[in-house]
Amino acid sequence: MKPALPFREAVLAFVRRIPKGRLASYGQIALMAGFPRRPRQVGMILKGLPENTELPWHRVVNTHGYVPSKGRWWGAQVQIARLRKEGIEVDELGNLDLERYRWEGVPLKLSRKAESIFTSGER
DNA sequence: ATGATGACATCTT
DNA sequence: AAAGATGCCATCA
Repeated sequence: MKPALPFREAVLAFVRRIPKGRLASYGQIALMAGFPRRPRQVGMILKGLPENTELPWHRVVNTHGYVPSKGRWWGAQVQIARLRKEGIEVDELGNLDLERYRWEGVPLKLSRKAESIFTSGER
């Protein structure tokens, strides 16, 4: 069996912190977890979550403001339903108003230039 | 080890 | 604004 990596733990911890009725992007989560270049891995972690998880994974969308793959993904409909349950308006394609519901207090996204600052540890 | 894949993001047309 | 191409990197075959 593989040991639980800190990356995974950090991601899960942040996802759990997303306030109800708010949204965060994959890139945002990866960034806050300390890995600005790994939004896709965030998705992989969420994919591996158990069905009965307490984590609000449905509050994680992409920066374009819609549910991943516009509903082509097998669980997109589930995610959309759960978002609506929290009072977030979402259409059948998974489109939503990210600016309206985004998680307050954290940057929405990061430019490449700003990323280099993060990775190099300089300022 | 190499190549393909993916619940993404950013850049260029 | 919308669509295609490129970049990233862990997981899988």
